[in-house]
Parts: sequence; C-alpha cells; structure tokens
Amino acid sequence: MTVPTGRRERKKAATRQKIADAALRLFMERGYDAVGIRDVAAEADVAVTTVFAHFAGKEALVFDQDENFEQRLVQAVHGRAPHEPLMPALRREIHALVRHCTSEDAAPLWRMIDEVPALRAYEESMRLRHARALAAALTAHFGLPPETTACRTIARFAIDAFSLARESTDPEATVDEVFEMIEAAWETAAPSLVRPAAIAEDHADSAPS
Amino acid sequence: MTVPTGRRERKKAATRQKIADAALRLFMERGYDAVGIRDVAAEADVAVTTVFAHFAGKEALVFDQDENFEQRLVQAVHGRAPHEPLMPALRREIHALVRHCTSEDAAPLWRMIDEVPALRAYEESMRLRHARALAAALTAHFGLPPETTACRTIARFAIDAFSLARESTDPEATVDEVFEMIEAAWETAAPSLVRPAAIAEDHADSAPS
DNA sequence: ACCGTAACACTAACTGTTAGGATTTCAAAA
DNA sequence: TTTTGAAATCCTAACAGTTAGTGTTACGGT
Repeated sequence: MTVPTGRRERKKAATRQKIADAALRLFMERGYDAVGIRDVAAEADVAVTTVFAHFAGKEALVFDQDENFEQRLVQAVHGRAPHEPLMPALRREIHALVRHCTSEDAAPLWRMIDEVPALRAYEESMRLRHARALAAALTAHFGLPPETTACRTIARFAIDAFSLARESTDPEATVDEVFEMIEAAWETAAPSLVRPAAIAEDHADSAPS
Repeated sequence: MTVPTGRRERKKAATRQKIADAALRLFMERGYDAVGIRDVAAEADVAVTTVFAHFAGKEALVFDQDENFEQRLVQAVHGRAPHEPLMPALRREIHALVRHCTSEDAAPLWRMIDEVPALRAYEESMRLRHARALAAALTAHFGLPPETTACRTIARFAIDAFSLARESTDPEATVDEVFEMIEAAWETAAPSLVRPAAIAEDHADSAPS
C-alpha cells in the first residue's frame, strides 16, 4: 500500500498547525484586522504562499477548529442509537455544539468573530454549506430524492437554531425553544415523506440506500 | 423648507444610476470576475473613488435593485389589511419576492449570482440583515421585547423560505411547502406570546407601540 | 542510487479598497 | 450679487488579500 510511514504528512500537518497557532495568537493579541497575512507568515516562519497552500483565505485561519461541525451533524443523523428519534438526536448535537463554542476558553475567539463583519459573513456561508450537507444526510437517511424540500428546510432550521443560540444571551434555552418549533414543522412535513409507522416509532434507520 | 429644487441630488442619483448600469452591462457581457472596479469606473466615466462613494463594495453593485426587499418584508407585517392574519400576509409577500427574481428578464442576473461564490455569500449576509429587520418588525408589532426568540426564529425561517425557493426547481411550490412548516412552528410558539383571542382571530394589529 | 512529486520559498504582480488632498459645483446666507 | 460652506467628484498613491510563475528541497517509492 502507499500510506505507511508518513514523515511528509507529519511535517505538513505540523506546518499547518504552526500557521494556525501563530495566526490565532496574533489575532488574539492585536485583533483580526490589525494582523496581516504577511505577519502571520512571518510569525509562523513560512512563506505567504504556504499560508494559502494550507488555508483557503484569511478567514479560514480562524475557523480551523470548527472543521468537524459538519461531520458531527451528519453523524448525529446517521450514527445515532437504534430507535432513537431523529429530532432529539439532532437537538442534542446542536446543544453540544453550542455549549462547545460558548465555553469559557472559547469565548474570546467567538467574541472576536462577532465583532469582525468579515468573519461573521464567512461563518454564515460556512453554515450554509453545513446545512446542505445535513440536508443530504437527511434525504439519504430516509431514502428520499436529494432535493426533497422538507429535508432541506429542516436542515436550514437546525442551522438557524445554532446561529440564533449563538446570538442569544441564553443559548441553551434558545436551542430548546427553537427546536420546539422545528419539531412542530417536522411533524407537519414528515407524514407525507415517511410511512406512518416509521413516524410513530421513528425507527427510520436502516433506510434503503 | 430646505429641499425644494435639488439639482445636486438629481445629479448624484444620475451618477449612481450611471455606475450601476455600466456595472451591470459589463458584468453580463464579460462575467463578474472578469470585470474590475477600474473597468466599471472607466465605463461609467467616473473615478474609482466615486464608485465606492456610492456603493459599499463590488458585490453591492449587483444587488442595487434588491434594496427594497427588507422594506417590503417589514411592510408586509406592519401595513397589512386589518384582520388579515400574519402568516398568509408574509407568505404572500415572499411569493411575490420569489416571483420577482425568477422572472424571465431577471433570470440571467440571478444565474450569475448563483455561479459566483462571492455573490452568494454577499446575498446570504444581506438576507441575515433582512431577517433581523423582520424580527424587529415582528416584536414591535406584537409589543414584545426585541430579543424574543420566537420572532427571531420565524424571521429566519421566512428568509429560509425565500432562499430555499430560489434554489428550487419549482420556487412557488417550495414557498408553500416551507410555509406550511413555518405556520406549524408559529402556532407552537405563538400561544405563549400573544393572548389566545388574538391568535384565534389574529387581529393582532394596532399593537401598543 | 535514482526519480517523480509534494511541500515550500521567492518574486512579482493583480484586484478590491481606502486615505489624503485638490477641485469643482451647488445652495443658501450675507 | 457676492461669499461661503459643504457636498460630490477627481487624482494619486498606497495597503492588503490573493494568485501565478518559477525554482529548490526533501521525501518516498522503485
């Protein structure tokens, strides 16, 4: 096979990490706008082009940790416990994600994100990609065509729950409040999508791939 | 009063229009990315700085027409017919807005927007501002505190309806489908916000300012 | 030991955007 | 009418993010 040792990959990962660390340190120190890509490159002791070889843009340096967000949402749908209804699983995952980014040590980072318009815009367009991925996971899970409106709607609503919670003074309560509404929406749309029995007990797992 | 003649304002508006026209013409001709701000300025026969005096950025040149979007949403809430329930009015307005930007003559523009990532991102952050304005209109209309979660949620859901419809192959049907879900969500959240009588007949107009 | 390639560096540009400062043009006060 | 203040515009130059072009190095498989 062609993936045994990997000194190259380790070095590459190390370089990436070095850049991300340097960027975050400088951003927190001087503020996002006051730090240039050239500063980051110098601090990490790499060339400017190397920074862009690892990160799509300046904003991506900030959201490096947030990468598994999408994966966790999809996993919440596909890999949940048998017989566990969809919505509670989704709600629980959103809860966890919200807690994660409102925790004490992560707070300064998210405060910075809130204060820089470019970062807010970047985050939201990220969330939209996540919503599309979640929608795809939902349709796949239920064996529905990929463009099914109800699934794409629920996916966006779930992302909204996260965004609204992040803006809220009481994030956890907001998640619950929004999810009450989402569940009502889902129960309105679901009957025409999944066979009634599946709704009743919600063992819609083992969907025909 | 001090607003009688207004040659200055006419000239200013004319300049703005000249820039917007030039930009749109060039964008459609050569594509958004292939046209630089300097090209637009030259075509409109103005200085580059003048372009930025009228538009916040390159993307704003594309969404110049779309300005009254927010105003129309707010108006749909505040200035609707007496005794007309909220949701149908909102749904009708979204329908109109969707029709407006999927019409024949507007189609090429929106196709371009869909193809350029920077424009999609800009549009979505615009929509978020609209959602906030709509949320403010809702809370004001019902005499609720500005941070009420249910209103901010419904506002975002309504914006989602628009966005999902724009992405859909059958926009009109998508609006209806999403709004069925939104109404269910609203009926779940509303009882704890507005007095039951107001929900029943939904004459929640003439709200205490 | 050799070779292909992936990671990185260096340079130089392109593009959106802004600051600084001059100049014109209008509108209203004097 | 003349003057004056402000708004709109222009010009130049620069800054910052981003990319292309082109080497150079170090790894990994042969």
